[in-house]
Formats: sequence, C-alpha cells, structure tokens
Amino acid sequence: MANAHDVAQLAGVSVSTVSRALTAPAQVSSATRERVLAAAERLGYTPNPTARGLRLGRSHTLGLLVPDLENPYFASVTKGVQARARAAGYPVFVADSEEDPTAEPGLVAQFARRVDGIVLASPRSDDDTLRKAVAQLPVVLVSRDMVDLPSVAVDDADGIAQVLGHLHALGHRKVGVAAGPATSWSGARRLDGLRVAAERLGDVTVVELGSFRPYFSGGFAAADHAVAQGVTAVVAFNDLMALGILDRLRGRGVKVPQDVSVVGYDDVDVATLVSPALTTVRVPRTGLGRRAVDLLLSWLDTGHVDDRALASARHRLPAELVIRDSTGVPPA
Amino acid sequence: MANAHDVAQLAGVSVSTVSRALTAPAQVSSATRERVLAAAERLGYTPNPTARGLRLGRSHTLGLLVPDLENPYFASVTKGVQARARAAGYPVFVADSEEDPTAEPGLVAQFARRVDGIVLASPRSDDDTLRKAVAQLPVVLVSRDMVDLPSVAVDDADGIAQVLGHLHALGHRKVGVAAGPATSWSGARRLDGLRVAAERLGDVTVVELGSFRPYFSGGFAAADHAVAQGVTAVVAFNDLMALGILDRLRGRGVKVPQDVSVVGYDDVDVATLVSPALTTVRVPRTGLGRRAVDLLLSWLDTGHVDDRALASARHRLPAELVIRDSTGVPPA
DNA sequence: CGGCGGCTTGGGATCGATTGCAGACATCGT
DNA sequence: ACGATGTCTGCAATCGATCCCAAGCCGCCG
Repeated sequence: MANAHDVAQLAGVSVSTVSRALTAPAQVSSATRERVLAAAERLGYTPNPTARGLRLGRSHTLGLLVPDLENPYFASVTKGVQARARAAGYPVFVADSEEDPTAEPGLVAQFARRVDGIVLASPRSDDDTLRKAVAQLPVVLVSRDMVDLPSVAVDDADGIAQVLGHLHALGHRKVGVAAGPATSWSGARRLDGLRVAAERLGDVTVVELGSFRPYFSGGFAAADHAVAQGVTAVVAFNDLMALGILDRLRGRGVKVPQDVSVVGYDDVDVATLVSPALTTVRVPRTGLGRRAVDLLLSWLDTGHVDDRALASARHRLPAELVIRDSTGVPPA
Repeated sequence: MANAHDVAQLAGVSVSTVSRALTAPAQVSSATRERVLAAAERLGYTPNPTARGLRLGRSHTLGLLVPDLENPYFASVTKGVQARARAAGYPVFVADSEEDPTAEPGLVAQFARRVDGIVLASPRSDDDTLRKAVAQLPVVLVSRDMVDLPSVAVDDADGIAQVLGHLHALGHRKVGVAAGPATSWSGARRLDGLRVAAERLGDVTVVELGSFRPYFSGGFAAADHAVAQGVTAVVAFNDLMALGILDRLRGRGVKVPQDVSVVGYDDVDVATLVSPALTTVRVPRTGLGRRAVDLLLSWLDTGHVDDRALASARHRLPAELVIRDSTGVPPA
C-alpha cells in the first residue's frame, strides 16, 4: 500500500506538500497540486486513517451501543445510524450489550479510545452510568431522556393519544392497558400519556390490567385479564405483546375486532403478517438513528452541544397511528 | 487521558519499560513491573489503540458487511459475529449495503485500511467482486461458497432432506415447492437437495410451483399455484413466504394442516407467533456469525488460511427440522 | 536598487506506542 | 579476582500522517 512518501517521491515534492495538496488544496500552486493528485491517483494512495487519527486525535469513527440487535426495534435504529454515518464518511462500531446493563460501562470504555462519539440506546441502565459515559466522550441518547444530554425520542404521548382517540371515535368507553416492565422509561411515558388523554376525553375509563413481559408470551396473561375485566379494547405496550393477546383471544374464542379491539405499539413488520392485521403505532425507528447521528456530528463539528440542536431534539419525532383490522366498533 | 509517558514518570522508569511491563511482563523484573502496574492503575492508563495500531500495523478490529440489518437473518448473524468478536476483544465495524451489491466494493475499501479482516455476508454479489475484496485483506464468507475462500454455511441439503422425510413419513406423496429468486445461491442448493432427497425416497413427486419473491407477498401466488396443482404439502423458500402461503390459504378457506401442510425455512421468530405455528427448519444463524469470526481470527493469528480450519468449514453447520402445527397427515 | 510582503515549499517536530540494540550491572565459575 | 554470561533497562528509530516555522523566490513600492 502506497504512503505519502511514495507519492511525494513520484511527484517530486515533499511529504508536506502531498499532505497539503490533499487536505488544503488552496495552499498549493495549481501546477504542483495536479502533479501530486496525478501521482496519488496512479499509486492508488489514500491517507492512512490510523496515522491521521493519531496525529489529529480524531478517529473519524462513531460507536453505537444497543441492548439487542435481534430486536427489530434496535435493528432499525442501527440501520438508520449506519446509513447516516456512512453518508458522512464515518464507519460505525456496533456493540450489542445482550440486554445486560452492567456490561455497558465496559463497552463504552472500549469505545472511548477508538471513536469520536457514540450513540447510546440503553433503555434500562441508570442515570449514573450514563453520566459517567458522557464524561469520557460525546454521547447522544436514543429513546431516553436526560435533561442535560442531547437525545432523540419519539412523541409517545401523542402516539398513545392518537390510539385512545381512535378507540374513542369507534365508541369504546372502557379500555384496558397492558403495561410493560415498570423500569422502562418509554413505557412510563406512554402510560402517563394515556391517562392524560383519557382525562381530556372525559368519558373513557382506562383499566390498568397490570404489568407484563414485553414479549409474545406476556400477552397471554394480559388477554385473560382483559376478558376478566370486560374491557372492549386493549392497548398493549408493544406489538409482540399485542400479538400474544391476539393469539390468546383466538384460543379462547373471543373474536377480534368484533368482541374486543387490540392495539399494539412500534409497527414491527410482523404486525401485517397476522390475521387480523394489527392496528398499531408506527414510530420512525430508522429516523431515530439518523437524527441521533445528525446531533452527534454537529456536536463533533462545533465542539459543543449546539443549543439549537438540543432544543430541536426536545421536539420529539412524530408517531403515527396505523389502523388495520384489529380494531373496530365495540359490541352493542 | 494518561499516556505511557505519564506512567513512566510516576513509576520512575522509561516508556520502554512501561510498554514492556504491560506487553511482555517476563522481560521486566518483578519489582519494577509492580511499580509500573501500580502507576498505570492509579492513572487509569490504557495503551492508545490508535498509536499501537500504527506501530504494529494491526488495528485489532474486524469488519462485517451485510445486505440488510433489518432482515432477521442478518441481524442474527451480526449478533453472532458481534458476540464472538467481543469475547476476543475485537470491536466490530458493521456496514449495511442496503441490498446494493454495487456499493460493496466501496465499503470493503473503506474497511480495508481500518480493520484486520472482514466477515462478508453477501448472497448476491458476483465472484469477481469477492475476489477483489480478498486481495485487499482477509475475508471470510457467510452463507456462500467459493472453493478457494474460507466460508461458513448451513447444511441446507440435509435440512431440506429432513423436511421431505418428515412429509413423507406423514404420508405425503405429492409435494409442491415454492422456490425463491433464481440468483440465490442457497436457494439453488436447497432445490437440488430436495430433488436428491425425492429421488432417494422414490415414491414422492416434487412439483415445482415456480419462483417467487422471498417475502410475505410472494407466498400469495405460491399458495394459489399449490391449490391449482393439487399438492398435499408445500415447501417454501423461507418463512416469510410460508407465512404468506398460510395467510392466502386461510383466505381461500383451505385448512392447514388438515387440507394442506406448509413448511418454511429459517425459523425466524415470527414462525411461532402465527396460527398454526409454522413447521420450519432452524438454521444456526448466530452460529454462522460466531464460526465466521473463529475462522477469521485463526487466519489472523496464523497469518494464513489454516487448511484444517478450511476443511472443517466445508463441513457445514447442521440445520434442524422444527415440527410445529402447520404439518399433518394429508387428507384421505 | 533595497526592502518588504505574499505565495510556495521543505524541514522536522509531533501524536503514543513498540522494539532492536547496546549499555549497566549482577552473578557465577574458575 | 577476572572474564563470561545473563538479566534488566534506556535510548532512539519507527509506523504515516499533519502542521508550525522558516527559507526561498517573486513582485511591487518607495
């Protein structure tokens, strides 16, 4: 592999000039510049990123930390991060903490010396850990808020309000909610949103069915509670749980949406692959990733957290209700 | 951030000694070694990976290139790669080519200077591109064969033979196969395997229903063909297509498995989330990723492709038939 | 015609580690 | 007691770029 010295020799100039011809063309006479460029072209020269990184103290590289790559939600976030970073010429280190928050500090530390900044999707780890991470290098949070840190999140309160509005319009007046893990940041946010929306509507009763595991299996228990409470609609923490509810209801001979309506959250691909197709809330998952990278890169460029960027980050990304076949008018 | 010089100063030794205390402890007297280690500990010193990479010509870093991170298959492969690499202390650059084979050479080139080797999951790009990639740095292929390159793949022929054996044992004698894209390497392999298995069994007719898109929607057309041909069982190219078939059959009032049995391939999570739960073939997807990293690391360690490793790679990873509710005895 | 300023260019220090080489010192045998 | 051998340590080169500083050269102005 050719280096700057080889190019210099071929072009009959010094290494300094080669470097300048590439990074600060204005400082080099056009004649020399072209000679250097031609030589570089001929040798297929590209500056060694490691050497450049050492000298500049910047690796021109980003890191991404997610709890589980097989979770479609984070797969999409990863895809978005990846796409935007690639467009900006930044390769991305991806690490999967395997749902283990205690592994995160170690991974952040491993990243710290190799990347210029990291995107952290860590719904479960505590504030303290996060704060320590940020002390080491620029960090942008995804789907998670912290007053003094840049973050991108979805407007869950609005999303869930759309859901309740939809159900209300159909005529539902007694709606069950199957919550997720108590520790989930966004789960708490959605529950709040639901209560606020219900209060605004006035004539809707929200029945808390309980807290369930955010997986297919968690939906079984939720379905049984829903039937027991006699609600006409169930709002689930996420799509997987909603699918479990659908399955369980079918098993018990309860018809969806004739007897009970079911709504999910996230709009994972599977939502369209079941019958009835699931009414759910689409969140811009790749958009979260892209936005996070935008924020991070602007931070790196300006050297500080841009207040305007921070403010616009507070303005959450919109969620969108997607109405399919699992919701309908309640039984008479 | 502390560097070797700081540690040296604190411990009252030279930088060389610091370096040696950490990388070649035997060459340093135990007294000094402990002094150095204590100093390093106190300052929280970690060798700068960039500087080390420059000097050694090794970045201690791997790359992974996949066509689509949102595809559960590649998400799992990525997870496997990630897990094994992490255990070995290698961070992983992940790039998503967005299903665009022409983007791959560029991404490989971007990686080339930054990583020690790459894992390439590229079912669609041509041999020539791959060969050029390998000229630049060590590459291990996933789910794709090339005689002179290390690769890991699944024993699809055996997997599909298990499927046909299962159907045969249930009594099916006329089995339809819904193939995937003609360009798919592993698809061709499965089709071959099916023919061979049918021949061995003797009294089974395999009806080729045609070539369909490997998505949910592709299954609709396949289902119609299956009904038209009067087969008692359908083997689909992958799970998504099988789910489409299930949906279409249900829509047409054809009962699964009473009237027709359906089998998928891959065992994606969704397979258990539908009714009837899908009989399918589980392929060790994270295992592929792990194995690929093993191969790559041994290549990097030894400096050449280990013949024994290559041979053991030829020995494909086992596929496993998972029998659920979408297969049963054919109608009388 | 001398000097000053601007434009180009090269020399060499620098980033932070690793490592060959050689010097310092101790140990051991004779 | 002296040389040989071995152990431990430091000096300095090295990886490949970037960039400060100074030098060379040109033209222009007084």
